Amino acid sequence: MSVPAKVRQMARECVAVRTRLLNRLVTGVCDAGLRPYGVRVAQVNILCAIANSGPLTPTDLAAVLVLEKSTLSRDMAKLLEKGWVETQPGDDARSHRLAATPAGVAFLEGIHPVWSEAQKQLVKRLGPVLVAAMTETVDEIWAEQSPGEQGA
Amino acid sequence: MSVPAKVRQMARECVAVRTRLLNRLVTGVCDAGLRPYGVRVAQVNILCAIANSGPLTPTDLAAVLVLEKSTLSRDMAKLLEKGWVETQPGDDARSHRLAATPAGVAFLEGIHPVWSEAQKQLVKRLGPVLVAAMTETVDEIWAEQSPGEQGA
DNA sequence: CCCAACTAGATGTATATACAACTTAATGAT
DNA sequence: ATCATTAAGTTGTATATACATCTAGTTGGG
Repeated sequence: MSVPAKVRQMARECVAVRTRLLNRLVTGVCDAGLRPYGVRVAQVNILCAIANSGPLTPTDLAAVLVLEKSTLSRDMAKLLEKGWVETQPGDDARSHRLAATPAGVAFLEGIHPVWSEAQKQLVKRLGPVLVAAMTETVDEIWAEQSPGEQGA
Repeated sequence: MSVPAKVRQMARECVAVRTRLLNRLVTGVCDAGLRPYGVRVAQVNILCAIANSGPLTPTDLAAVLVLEKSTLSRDMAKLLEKGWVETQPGDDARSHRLAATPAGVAFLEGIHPVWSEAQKQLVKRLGPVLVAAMTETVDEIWAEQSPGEQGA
């Protein structure tokens, strides 16, 4: 009560604080499940996107994931090092394409049970309404980018 | 089509990739609006939580925001340095309480127009259904923690 | 043909985040 | 009272993230 009404409103209604809190919660649940595999959900998401949408350029992948190309550049270094992704020559000497290797695909298949368990926990924790709404909104974002080029 | 069904499912249904994508989107929109003020949404969220729920201990604040205490420890250093938060002695010699200073509250009031504009953009971008679902889910999380102790 | 403008990726720097380990203080069992 | 255990914060280390800048390659105007 001691704070101004505007500040109270910022606390009560802020979309960002909620989105960011949920992000920490979800990332934490996934990373905990993945810990035995020595990988985090950020990398798994990227690998999964490449496996399903690749081969594609880093720029296109960054657009799909709404990620900075510079961020992706460093994440890719780790996936390349692990042998889960390989680069192919691009149309252009500046560019290249990213593709999941058989080892990368096998890794994803291997963690499917862990992924599945995490999904279950998350739907329970977040509620099906929220999960459905997120799916719809993100699908719209992907549809806007270029119809038919779904990502992760 | 060339990837196994399990890997396709992981791409199509994953809650984490969506949550994390939305987090990047929302954080980016807010940080862009806050750039002239030399602060990011992470710090604003913390300050706002302290202004509304404080004085409270770092441990309690971390619980409200679903944040690691170690993360908070470093974020607090910046808020203390800016003079937006002050520490008060705690019940215990190990602990202390965080409270927003008048300057901190004034800063929050000052950015209200920018916050408000960002909210408008975000509701438009995410859709009212998703925003409502996030609000409901996070309110439930806060209610579970300790009835009456709402946070950010 | 040549150079300006642009594009793709990589690198410099800073913040946000978390886990593990550490320090200091409190508590409890005997 | 003493010491093991627990609790609160901080610090070490690593990843994720973004903006600004840099390098290299491409392209278009003249």
